[in-house]
Amino acid sequence: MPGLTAEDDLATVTTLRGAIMRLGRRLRHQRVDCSLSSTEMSVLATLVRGGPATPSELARNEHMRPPSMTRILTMLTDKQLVRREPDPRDGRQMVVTATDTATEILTESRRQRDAFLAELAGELTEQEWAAIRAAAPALERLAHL
Amino acid sequence: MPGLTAEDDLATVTTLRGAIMRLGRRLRHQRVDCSLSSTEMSVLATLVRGGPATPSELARNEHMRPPSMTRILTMLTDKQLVRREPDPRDGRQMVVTATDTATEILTESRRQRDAFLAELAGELTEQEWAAIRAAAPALERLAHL
DNA sequence: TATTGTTATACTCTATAACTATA
DNA sequence: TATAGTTATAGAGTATAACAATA
Repeated sequence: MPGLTAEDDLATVTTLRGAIMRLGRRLRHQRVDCSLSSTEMSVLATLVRGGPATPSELARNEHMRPPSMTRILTMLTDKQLVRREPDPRDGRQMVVTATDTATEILTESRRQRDAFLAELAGELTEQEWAAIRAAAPALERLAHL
Repeated sequence: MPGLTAEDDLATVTTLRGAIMRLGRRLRHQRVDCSLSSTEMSVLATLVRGGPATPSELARNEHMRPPSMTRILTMLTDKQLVRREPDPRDGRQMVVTATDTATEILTESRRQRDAFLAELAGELTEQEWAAIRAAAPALERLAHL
């Protein structure tokens, strides 16, 4: 679909952008545990989803500088949410791993956001929800392009 | 639609949340003018969309404390993006208004985000885009519930 | 006395520069 | 010498507490 120039399509794009940004902001504010900063949560999510990683990789992923990531990892280590171990293959590197506690917190966080969204969705009509359900796979693919 | 307990619906909610948060994050990073902070942009957007407002109203809207908003407004005033004038009705209050320059910046910012989203959408199939187009009004309503 | 906005001050998060250890 | 990680220090952004002006 390499066009998207029709008046109608452009209007859809604008509507979609507005809805996504507003919903995204509201979901972001649904914090499960306010003792963790937004970046700390994001780092944990990366580790839980993608498995162990080095501090440099995590810094790149968060668009942060290595020293800032060091500080984040120190705090997460103190809270027993990650482990830092030396890489046996390369003595310069460290390997960061999420603990079971971190996984549980992430799961709970997702659950809470789902509950918030489900409560909103409960206010929609059958037809509206059916349209969203039909579009969900396409939205997921759009997000990962 | 006061149910939303079916297995199928819960899966849709999870998919939808993931897609929205990911797309929201990517759209947020599409910055038009890096000389304005995220909060400054948000305040301008509120003023341009909703018209003049008092500092307290803006602080509540951004989930910020009044002193922090004072600082934001001072910087925006210095940059000639807002005007602060005393409320003729209540001598304690101020009325903050966005300037034409601010409106232009916001318009350009939206245009750029729309272009980014349209480029992504161009990679979808006809069927996928049709599904999203059909769901757009429902998503908009969901975002404003 | 309550409310609006501001000033003064402190804390959190991130960046840059400099240092240590390993490749 | 180049790279990974850390330490030291500085700069944004926001919060709390205290204050001035008006209702």
